[in-house]
Amino acid sequence: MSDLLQRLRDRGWRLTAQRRVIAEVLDGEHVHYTADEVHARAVERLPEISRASVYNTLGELVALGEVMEVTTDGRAKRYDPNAHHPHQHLVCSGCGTMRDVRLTEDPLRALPEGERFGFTVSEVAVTYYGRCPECAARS
Amino acid sequence: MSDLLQRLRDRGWRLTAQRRVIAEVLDGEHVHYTADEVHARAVERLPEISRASVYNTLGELVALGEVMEVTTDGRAKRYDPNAHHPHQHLVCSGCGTMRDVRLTEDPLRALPEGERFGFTVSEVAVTYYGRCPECAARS
DNA sequence: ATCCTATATTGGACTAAGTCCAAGTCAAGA
DNA sequence: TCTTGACTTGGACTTAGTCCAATATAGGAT
Repeated sequence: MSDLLQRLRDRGWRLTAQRRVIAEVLDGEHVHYTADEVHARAVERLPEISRASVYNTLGELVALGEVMEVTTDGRAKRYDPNAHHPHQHLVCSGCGTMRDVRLTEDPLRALPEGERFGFTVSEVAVTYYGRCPECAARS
Repeated sequence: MSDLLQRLRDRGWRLTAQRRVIAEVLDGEHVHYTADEVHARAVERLPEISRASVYNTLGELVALGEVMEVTTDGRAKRYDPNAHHPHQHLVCSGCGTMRDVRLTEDPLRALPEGERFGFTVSEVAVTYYGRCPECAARS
């Protein structure tokens, strides 16, 4: 985590209180927050931090490849700090909660040569949808 | 196309001018329009049609499984009328071309019980990324 | 053919997510 | 400690979409 801050400083980032707090919020989470959720958690540590700064900083982290931006269903984007390890996502269609999952098979194998149309396929994103225990209980 | 209208009538749909025009717009072209694009084209044939009706009708068509809702990078949703059988997408990371592909395995099987975290998983979206022949040749 | 009513449509107000900007603040190099 | 350009801020603005009460109408009943 301070690895992250170090990498950013090495790239010429000015290290402000706001940026440090946002990096702390993102650190080590296996559930992915929306920008507003990041803001809500950042406010607990730095009450005057603005939404604009959260958007700015998240955008910069994405541009630097430190954080992955994930969009589902036209809901709010979510920010995945685990950008350096390939993984898939599980999303609750009730509340939008998102978490990382690992698969037993390489999904690239499910796309046969005859369905590749000459593409050189290099990546695959898999997103599972369902209801989380809380939303399943509520309905 | 009149197949579509017939299927809808069989399911108890009341066939209004608005719904007919929206179905015609979706049937016409092979691109995937946003709701606003559908509305713009519908207005050419039925000037007084409202945005609300377009949203309502598209939502109903999606719920009935006649149209597939596709989200791209957090922008407006797009509506894919060619959703007769569930399919996946292959996207060129160079030019953005998107085409439909079919898989040999059910990707739901690749998610083990221990990675479901109590969710009742019902659906999965798979998107492959690569370079199409044209972009591969160009780079 | 006309009536009836559940269903569909409408405009406009409202919400959610995010962008943009001018003015003020501050990290860190000199 | 000074300076300055990068950073932050609140608020106005935009885009995409939802919600609602009032109104209109498709299509079965008579």
